[in-house]
Amino acid sequence: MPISDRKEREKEMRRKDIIDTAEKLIFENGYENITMADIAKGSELARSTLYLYFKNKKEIYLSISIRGTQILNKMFKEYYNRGETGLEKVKMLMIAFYKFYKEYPGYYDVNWLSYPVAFNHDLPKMKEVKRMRMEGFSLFGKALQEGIEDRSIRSDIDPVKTNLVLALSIQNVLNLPPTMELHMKNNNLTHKELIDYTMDLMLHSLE
Amino acid sequence: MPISDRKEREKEMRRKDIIDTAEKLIFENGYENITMADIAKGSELARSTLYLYFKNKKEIYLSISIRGTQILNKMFKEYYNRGETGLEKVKMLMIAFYKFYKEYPGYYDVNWLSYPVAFNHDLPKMKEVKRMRMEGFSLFGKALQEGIEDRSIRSDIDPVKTNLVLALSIQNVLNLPPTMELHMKNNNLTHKELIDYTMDLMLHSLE
Amino acid sequence: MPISDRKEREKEMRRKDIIDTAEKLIFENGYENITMADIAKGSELARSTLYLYFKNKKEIYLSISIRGTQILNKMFKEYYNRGETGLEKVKMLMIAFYKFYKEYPGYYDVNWLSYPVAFNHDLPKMKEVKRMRMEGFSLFGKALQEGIEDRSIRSDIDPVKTNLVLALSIQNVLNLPPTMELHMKNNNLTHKELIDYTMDLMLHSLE
Amino acid sequence: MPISDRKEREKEMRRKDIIDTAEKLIFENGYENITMADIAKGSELARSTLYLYFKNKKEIYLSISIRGTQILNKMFKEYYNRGETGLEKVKMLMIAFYKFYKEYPGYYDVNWLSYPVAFNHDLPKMKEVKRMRMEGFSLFGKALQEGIEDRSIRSDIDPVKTNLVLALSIQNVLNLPPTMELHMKNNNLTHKELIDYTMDLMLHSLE
DNA sequence: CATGAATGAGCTTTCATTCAT
DNA sequence: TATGAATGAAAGCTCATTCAT
Repeated sequence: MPISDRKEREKEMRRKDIIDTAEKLIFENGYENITMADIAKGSELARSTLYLYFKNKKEIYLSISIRGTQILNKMFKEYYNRGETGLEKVKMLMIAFYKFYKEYPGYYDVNWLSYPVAFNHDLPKMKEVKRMRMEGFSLFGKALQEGIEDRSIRSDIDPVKTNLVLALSIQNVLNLPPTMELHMKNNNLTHKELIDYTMDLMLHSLE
Repeated sequence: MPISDRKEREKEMRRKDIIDTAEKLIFENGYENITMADIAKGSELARSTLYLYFKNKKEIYLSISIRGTQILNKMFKEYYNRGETGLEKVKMLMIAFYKFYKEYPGYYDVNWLSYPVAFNHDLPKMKEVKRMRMEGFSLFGKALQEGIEDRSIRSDIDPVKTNLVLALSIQNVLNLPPTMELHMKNNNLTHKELIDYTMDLMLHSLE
Repeated sequence: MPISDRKEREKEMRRKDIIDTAEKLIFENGYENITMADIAKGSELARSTLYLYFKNKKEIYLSISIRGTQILNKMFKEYYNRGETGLEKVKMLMIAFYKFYKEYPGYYDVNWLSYPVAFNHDLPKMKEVKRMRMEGFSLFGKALQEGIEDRSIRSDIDPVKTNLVLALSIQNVLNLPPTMELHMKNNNLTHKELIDYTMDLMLHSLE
Repeated sequence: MPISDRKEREKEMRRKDIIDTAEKLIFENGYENITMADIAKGSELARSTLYLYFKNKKEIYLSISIRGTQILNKMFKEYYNRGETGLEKVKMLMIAFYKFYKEYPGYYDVNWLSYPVAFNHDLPKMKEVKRMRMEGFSLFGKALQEGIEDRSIRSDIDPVKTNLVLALSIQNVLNLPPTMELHMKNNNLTHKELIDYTMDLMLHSLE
């Protein structure tokens, strides 16, 4: 193994350290409320050193977003394989999303907010993020297709549209706008109930 | 009419001027990309004068958000009354939302983004915004209730949950995350098609 | 007197304060060895405030240089008028320069070093500095002309060339390069002796 | 020949390479406008490697200055020997200086500016530079002495003072401050004319 | 010896917000 | 009320120099 590989690995590890630190701080305080100085301090580096690894603060943020998306995509794949029929696969994908939301709430928020933060700033990483997310969500479409073929799902649905509607629904029922959250609470409804209800609704409409 | 009233009116007008300016700028460039200096310049006031009318930049933003919500709520009410049966009212509410999205895209975005911008900053206005939005969205619940009573809607649905799911679905299909938008384009699907599909899906599930 | 005048005056005074501080610090420590933070601290202002008054550090430096040049030019004019004949005027100008060097050594150095510091940075102020210095030195030419006319100076000299040679000589004998200084000391010669010698030489060559 | 000698030679060659590169860059862009990174790149070394050969940036600069001084001194010696009488030797020395200025303008500037750059930084090299320059300039004194003895030069001049004045004059007429240059141009005078005039003036005053 | 990585000092700029009048 | 001036926090960047391997 040539030296350059070790160097490369070390560099990668340092990047990882920085993201680790930034992640922790952002999960706790939010992107707007932490500074590059905080990240530098947390990762025991000089402020200027951060700029050797990342173009700017937004790029650090996007790196966290990429991580989250990678985790989510991995869970999608894993759960996808757990389902036998197409319909089951759809259900599993929903469950995977829910698990991601519960187990990695920080990443969930970052994914959600990365658009306002990093959008319109032509960072190459933004493209990467979009591509990865699409890759993950397209599993819904694949499952629908399989479901139609194995007859676990109605054949008269449009897989493309349904893919979008499914993904949207689950994404949005997880990430409730505060108004909705308030409405929910006012009616003594738990978030879990609402999520289950939505999943059921979706699944029923496919059978 | 006491002087203080005139003063109050004048103050209100000045506030309006400022919001008008900020609105224009924000619709064109986005909240993050305009500065208090821009707003000041546009409204021909000094930067510091803005603070006589608004606590801070976020409050200006929220004021725009309130405007948008008022417009939306007005449209909701109007369309609500156009429907005869409960089901029709639900449909009309959806259409109202769509019209708002088409006719006031600026307000739509502001409403959508006001949470990340102004959340967690205990501005009294934030509460006001939440209350107003809930008021608007609760019309869905009212329509559902009526629909159950007049038998245009299945009686076995949970009006509270369904209210939430309906509102969420329509809200989110309008405001597609960029990933979804990309997915849509990749599959030669127009936004309008997706919106119609979602509306149909929702309405069918109620009959 | 309109308000804007008072404002203008106050602004000018603040500029003056900053230059005062910077001047003191630079005279004591040299341009390279002081920071904008030092100047800010010394003038009891925030670092960012300095940039409201000056484009950058170099511009502050040039402002000091302008001051020095103004003082020098004033002394030139004053001493010029003390001489009766053209020859005396030339002598007085030399003495003025020497006095400036003795009484304002800080300014003398700044004037001298302002070229390497601020040159090639197209600050409008640099042009101003050059113009002012030329104005001052051209008094030598005027005195020579007068001297030729009143016969205190040989008529066969070229006033333009001589102007330059005179100004150069006096300027450079004051601001000895370290090598020369060393040479001087090695030969038990004082700076004053060398200066007087040069002045005499110049004056004799004019008679 | 021991190994350490070869090592030493190689090290010396590497030093030479670095100075070559730095010289080229500095002649083109000026000391302030080039970076250690530029020099490193030009000499195909790492930035940090430069510090194995030179204490710091100033030392590189001084090394160039030494080179220039060596060339100048060599020219001084050569031209000194071309003159028969003392007066001729003085003239030749002036011509040597002028030739140096014309043929090695880069070195000329470096010599001139090396004081503000490297002064007050107790680099041993600075001493060396001073010593070498004094050595060169003292030839003027030697020539004057000879001239007095061979009667080509007036016997009533002070050789020490005159040495200084001569060296200063010629040095400064070559390296005109920008103000003087401007003054010259405004009066349609060429630099060459001014130089010749100064040389004549000096030589006449010695006869 | 050579290097890549890191450092730290400092300049510059932006901007929301506050202060003094 | 209105304002110009000032502030302070932070990002971003440059660069000479040092460190660890």
